[in-house]
Amino acid sequence: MTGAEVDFNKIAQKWQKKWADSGIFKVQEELKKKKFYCLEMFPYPSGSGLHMGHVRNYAIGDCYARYKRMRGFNVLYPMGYDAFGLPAENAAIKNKVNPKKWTEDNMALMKSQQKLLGLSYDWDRELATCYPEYYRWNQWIFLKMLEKGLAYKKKATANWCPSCKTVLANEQVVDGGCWRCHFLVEQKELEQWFLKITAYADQLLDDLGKLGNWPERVKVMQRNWIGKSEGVEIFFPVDGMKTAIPTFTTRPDTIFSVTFVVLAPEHRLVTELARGTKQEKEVTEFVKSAIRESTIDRLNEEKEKKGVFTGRYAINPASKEKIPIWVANFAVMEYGTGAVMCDAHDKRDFKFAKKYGILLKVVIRPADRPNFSVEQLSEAYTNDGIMINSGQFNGLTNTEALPKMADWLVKGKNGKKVINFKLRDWLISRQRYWGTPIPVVYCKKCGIVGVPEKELPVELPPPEKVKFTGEGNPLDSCEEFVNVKCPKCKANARRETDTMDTFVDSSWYFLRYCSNKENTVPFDKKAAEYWMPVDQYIGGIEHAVMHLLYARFFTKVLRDLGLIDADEPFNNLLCQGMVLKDGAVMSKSRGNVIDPREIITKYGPDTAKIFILFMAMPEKELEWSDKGVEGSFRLLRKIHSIAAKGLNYGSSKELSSKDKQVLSKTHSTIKKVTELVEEFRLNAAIGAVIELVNTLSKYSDGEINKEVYSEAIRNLTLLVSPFAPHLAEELWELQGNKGFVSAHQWPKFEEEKIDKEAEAIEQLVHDTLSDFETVLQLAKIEKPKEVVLVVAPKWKYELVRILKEELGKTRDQRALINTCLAEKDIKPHGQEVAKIVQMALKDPGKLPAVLIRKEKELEAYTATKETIEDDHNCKVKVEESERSNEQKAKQAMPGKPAIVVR
RNA sequence: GCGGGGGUAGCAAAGCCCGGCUAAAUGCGCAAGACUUAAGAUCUUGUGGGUUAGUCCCUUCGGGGGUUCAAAUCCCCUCCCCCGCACCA
Repeated sequence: MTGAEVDFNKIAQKWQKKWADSGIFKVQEELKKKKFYCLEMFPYPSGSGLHMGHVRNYAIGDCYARYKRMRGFNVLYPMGYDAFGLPAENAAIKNKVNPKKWTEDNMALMKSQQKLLGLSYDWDRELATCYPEYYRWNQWIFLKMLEKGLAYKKKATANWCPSCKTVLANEQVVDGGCWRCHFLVEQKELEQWFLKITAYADQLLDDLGKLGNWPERVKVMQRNWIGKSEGVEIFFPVDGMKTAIPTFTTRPDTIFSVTFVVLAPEHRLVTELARGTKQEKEVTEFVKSAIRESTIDRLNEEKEKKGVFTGRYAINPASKEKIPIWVANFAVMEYGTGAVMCDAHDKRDFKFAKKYGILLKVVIRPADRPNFSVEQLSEAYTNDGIMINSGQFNGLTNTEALPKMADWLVKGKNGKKVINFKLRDWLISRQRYWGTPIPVVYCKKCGIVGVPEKELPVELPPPEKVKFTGEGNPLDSCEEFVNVKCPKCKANARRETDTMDTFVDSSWYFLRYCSNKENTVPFDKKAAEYWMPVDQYIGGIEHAVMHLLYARFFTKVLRDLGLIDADEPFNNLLCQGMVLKDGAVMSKSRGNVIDPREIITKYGPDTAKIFILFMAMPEKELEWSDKGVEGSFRLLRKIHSIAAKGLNYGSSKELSSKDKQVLSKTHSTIKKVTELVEEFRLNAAIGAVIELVNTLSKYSDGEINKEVYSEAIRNLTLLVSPFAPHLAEELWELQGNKGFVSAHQWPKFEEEKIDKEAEAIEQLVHDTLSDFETVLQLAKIEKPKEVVLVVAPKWKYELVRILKEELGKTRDQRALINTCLAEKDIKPHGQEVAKIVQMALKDPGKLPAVLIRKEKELEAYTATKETIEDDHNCKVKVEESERSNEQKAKQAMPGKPAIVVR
């Protein structure tokens, strides 16, 4: 490279300062302007600062926010910190540091790195969830929910992580382990606070359909998590007892097949049923071991299905048969009623029955097998079919029978229709210090009393006053926090010492950004109405269920409280892919971590962003490549050199075809990049920019038209701006522009300057039309034996077809043309053909004969002997002799394509 | 098992929705050339196979079949990979 090296970091610093000083990324609600809310999932300020995943997240968000800004949107693009959480507290215990200080240091570190990247955030809207200004509104919302009965306390078996020493929500148990530390989760009977997310189960499910552009898999995951299934609860009276066992089924059509009932080991009826039977001891033993194993075995792939007979029988309400009641480990208490009706049309039931020699009975047969019985089966028949052995329902298909049988069961008071969800209420109590205190007080007289609104926030006591022993709930150790007066009766009372799950913090932070200084309500309604919903949310797939489901839930609750209008918080969601190195996720233990700081220091922030955006589609995994980073760096240097060269370069004169081509490329690139960015195909967008850069690079080596070149680089600068904003600003300034390119309007492509190629094709088609007419005339006069088109083989076929239609009215001629077709093995190709056909259909009298686009190809075709040149300069040859070989025909002749008529 | 997403040149990655400008963007790698004392950097060209002075031909988008004048692109079957959920009754 000639000239001095460009110092990209210096450029970056210069513009970051200018941006900050001018405040161009600050926004206010402007009703006249169309808003765009671009949001990235806010980070947890961990000790190690930003990792590549963050950088990718922000690179995507920043690029899109900048693009939208240039498109004239009023863009809200904020950043904040999810600052409560365990690592701070663990660090506090381990290193005797103040969790607040620890968190603040990390936030400062993170922020400095974000600043280094030159992200276009409105930093005035920054927030951190660990400050009372923020978490008091967690408490406020909690109290509202308490009032509405959406927050409640109950004793329940909860997931307990022995490592984190706290309970976990169901969503936070991943593969039987804690979502943070992967420690095996235990079950503990505890009194805990819950949020009634189940009250919104239906809405959360239905409204998935209302969402804009969300990845399908995220919607599916949520759908599965909510797990709605409609079915019937069928009651099985216990023989000889006054009780009945309710079972849940989605397949009431199999009721006549039910030959046994299975209870979960935890089912409350188990002991009662077994009492006094011969099997009592065996049952007790089994239940004990099953419960002990259940937690551990949850991880086992193929757990053996085990069970014991309780010694009791139930009555099948349909067949009135006496059927045995079993206890088995495959029935889970958490789902349905904890009791399962079992039959021959379920794989698992079938296997279990075979193992223990329980009678089976089929009620559905395949349509083509009239003599169907259990004896023929080695595994369950689970397909649809025709009902048998089912009384009045025999002969129907099972799909027809299902609703009828459900109604019949309900009518006979043997069952009721129910809708079952897998979704459980959200357990938010955490036995930890570094979180939002749950704002309630326990009074001996008044019971659970919410802290009055005016006393909010319930502030965390400073850590010096709390003992971090690693055992028990830390806040319990702080007497002055715990001992309070009852807000109602003023008697001595105790404060709740559990804190809230940090997912509460992140369930509404996007609303707080709308008015982060507000101190009378969680957020200003007007502001929220203006900005919400988030137009584009960007973050990792790991939050597919937890955060994204909770945030949706909160939004609906806040809506019902009349605080906002939006039903859904995030209209469009993009889940960016992971950043990999050597095929694996970057992690300290693998030792394959690349620190973003290294890259930024070495190449500058623009290179880091361009690389990360260019290497893969945003939602796909990105394999880190040092060479690729070099490539991105080279690109920026190249852009700098060609754009810097453009100043007062070249001369003004009439446009040559080369100039026109460059102009066309410029505008088609604007068009392409715009479309690609709109669709988030940022990698392809950069590819298109590179194409233009390559074109301009070549162009700049030759004769240059000043206007064309400056128009090109001006647009290039604008196009590059969302991807490499610092460089773009620098170039913009070099080109003598006032103001920021970041604030400039996105370029508009000028259609008339594009598609010169296509225009040329149009012209050719036009010209050829008349040529072909001549050929047709000629062909009629000469009555040729064969018509041979010497054209690019790509297009022969279609032309032959047209000729066939026009000339081949008689059998002979058609035969001739067919021969030609077969022998030449013609393969038509190209959109032009389509155009020709369309024209031919529109105006059959004007059939174009030949279409050749490339000049080279035009030269290739020649007529040999008596060349007839018509008015339109079309070479047409009439040949009596043997078919000339193609070589002959291909002798040099510049000009129009030739048509040989024999 | 259920559900979701994939399989494109040495590698990565576009193209597929909306079939034809596609032997397939772009980057990396590789090769040749220019510049240089040299290296690096930079630039140019090439990079499925075979051929020509210019060119043209053949074969390719996991495998098989179909639709069409025309398929990486649409339809059907099949193989393989990844990811979620999973004793869900």
